[in-house]
This record gives sequence, structure tokens and C-alpha cells, in this order.
Amino acid sequence: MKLSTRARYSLRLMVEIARRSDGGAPVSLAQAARGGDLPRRYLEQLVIGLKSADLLRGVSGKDGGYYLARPAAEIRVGDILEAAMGPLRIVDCVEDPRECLRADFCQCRQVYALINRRIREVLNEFTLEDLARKGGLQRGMERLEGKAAVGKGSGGTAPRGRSGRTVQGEETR
Amino acid sequence: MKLSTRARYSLRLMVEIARRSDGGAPVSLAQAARGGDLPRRYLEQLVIGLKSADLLRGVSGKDGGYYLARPAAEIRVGDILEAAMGPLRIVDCVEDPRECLRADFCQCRQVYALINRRIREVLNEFTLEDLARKGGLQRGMERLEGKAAVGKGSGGTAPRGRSGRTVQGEETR
DNA sequence: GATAACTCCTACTACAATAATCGGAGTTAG
DNA sequence: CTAACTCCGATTATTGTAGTAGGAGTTATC
Ligand code: FES
Ligand code: FES
Repeated sequence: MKLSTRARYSLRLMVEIARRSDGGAPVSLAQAARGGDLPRRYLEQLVIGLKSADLLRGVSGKDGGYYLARPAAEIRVGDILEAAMGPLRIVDCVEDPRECLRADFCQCRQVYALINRRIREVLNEFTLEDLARKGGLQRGMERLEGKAAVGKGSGGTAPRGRSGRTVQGEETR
Repeated sequence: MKLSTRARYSLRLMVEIARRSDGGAPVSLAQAARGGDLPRRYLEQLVIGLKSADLLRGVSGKDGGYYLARPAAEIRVGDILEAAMGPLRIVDCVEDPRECLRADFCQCRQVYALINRRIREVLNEFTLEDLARKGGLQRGMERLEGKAAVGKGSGGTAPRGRSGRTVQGEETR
């Protein structure tokens, strides 16, 4: 369920580029890496996916870099995550029943489809502009009043401990 | 973004047990494995998580097996997935800001938190009963009328192809 | 009390994905 | 012509995933 660093870095990279591209000049990966505290060499990889998804355009040569292919307000978080991670499908059979032999019997498929759709909905609700804006979110904030502690008992037992928590002080970036 | 087989099998296993535990007798993994076309030896692993999350109870010895720790209607899909995959957190910092050094600056955290919450919401909307019922879903079906094809252009380009599709005819189970 | 059918527990293994790093070729402004 | 970039293709270490294996302990049945 965890988002890969690939996905997180991609998102952060896009934010970094969005915030720095006021002056019209393209943003270099070196800048973005410094500002976002990201490994520059790795960003070079990630940018490939973002370019081929037509979210970024590259400019070669000195003073080169990347700029957004369209305005931040028109780039949805889902677009970025999809570019980074591949199709936003929780299981393949939701879209193509032929992926599963047992698709006719399987009770899970309908639920998977519903879940998948809802995930795509949230992901497309926010745009890069929401993230790049300095003052934090505006839209969607009203939905946060409930604070944390969602599912009642579900957060308690912590089953299948999974590799322990991150070392204290380490950065998820 | 794909659900691990671990998660999918766990869910299917639970469905299989739910559907077969009418007669009060516990359901053996051999039965469930046969019925669900799942590798029995692997289920033995998965069942550990489901037990320690107190979703299943085991009965040793001949004619032994597993039964639901509570009625299917009180077991949410999210409970099962959480037992199988660990805490339903898309990033660690949503619940504990100390996980990220940059949590104060990071624009993404709020969005992550929102997304995370929504995912938990869907997952807790459906119960094992919904899945075990023979006739497919009832609740939630009304939300399906829109059919597939959600995000407009987002499904088209298929960025970062990711290991090609499953071999035709293979089963995701 | 043997035996068959189970759970339960602890490895172990093969493979794939993730998170990088590296060296260098090509491009462009000054 | 050089500094600062993008662009391209490999290579690597580490982790996670999916699954197998062997056997000890438990319980109903004959
Ligand atoms: S998981 Fe694909 S049909 Fe059940
Ligand atoms: S991802 Fe944790 S604070 Fe940004």
C-alpha cells in the first residue's frame, strides 16, 4: 500500500519545478534536487516517465532544464502518479476481464472496480497547483476536520509488522 | 499501485471460508485452496496474518480448519487488506510527522493524508458479507452506472509499460 | 493405538522490483 | 571552447514477493 519513492519523488519533483518556473526559464534537475533534497541522478530516471506522459518538456544545453507541458492547474496528481507508477489499476481485471480466468465467478472483481474508481477520483481531485501553492491546500481542507483516527479499531493491532518503522530522523522525502 | 497476490489471496481465502462455513464446521485450507484455486501451502502463510488480526480462528486436528472470528457482516474489506499488507498508510508521515524531516515544508503531506483517508473509507465501506453473497454486490452497485473509462485522457498513453501484461489466459486469482 | 487429516511453526529459495549510481555522448549559451 | 545542462544505456545492491519444504503437534475415527 505504500507509495514507492519513485512516485513520491516524481510528485515532489513536479512541485519543485512548478514552484520555480515563475520566471519562464526552465528548471534544472540540479536546482530541483537541491531544493527538494532529492538525489539528482535518480531524478534523471524519473523525468523520463514524466516526459513521455507529456507532463514535462526538456530543454537541452546550458541554462536548460524542464518546464511544465501545461499549466499546473491542469496537471492532476493522478496524472503524475500514473506517469511514475504505470496505470492506476489495483488489479488488472477491473478493466479487462480476460486478465482473470475466473472473472465470471470472482466476487472480488466488483469491489476492486469500485475501489479502483474511487482511488482515481481522489487522485484527480487535486492538481499540481494545489501542491505548488505556498500556503498549503485550500480545496479539500474542509474535509480534514475529522482529524486522524479513521477506522475505529483497525489501526490498533498493527498486524504483520513489516520491516519496522523508519529510523528516527530519516526522511521519507 | 497493484494489489499484491498476498492481499488478493487473503481476500479470496476469506471469501472462500465465509461461503463454506454455513454448516458450523471449520473450513480447511485444502478445501479453500481447491475451491478458490489457490496454492494451499501459500495460504498457510497468509492465514497467520489473518489470525493475528483476529479475523480467523484455527481449529487443530482432523476435521479442523478455520472459521470467522466474527460474522462476515462485521469484517470489513479494509480489515482483511490491512491484515494482509500491514497498516493502510500510503506514506508513513500522514500519521506521524516525525517520519519525515521535511514534514513542515512538504506540500504533499496534506494531499497524501486526504488520499489515504479516502482509500480507507472505500475499503471500510464493504464487508466480507458483500463479497460472500452469491448474487454479487447489492450495496455500492448503484455507484457503478458510469461504467469504466474514468479519467479522460489518463488511461490512454500507458506510461512506463511495466513488465507487459499478464500472459493471455493466466489467472490473477 | 494407529492412522489420516488437519493446523502450526520455522526455514529456505528463486525471482522480480526498487532505489539508486555511473560513465559518457549530445546540446547550447556565453 | 567550455561550463552547465539534458539525454541514454548499463550496472549494482538491497529489499520484497511468491512460493516451497520439512516436520512437529493436535484431534476425530476405526
Ligand atoms: S481478481 Fe480478477 S476476477 Fe477476481
Ligand atoms: S512525504 Fe512526508 S512530509 Fe512530505
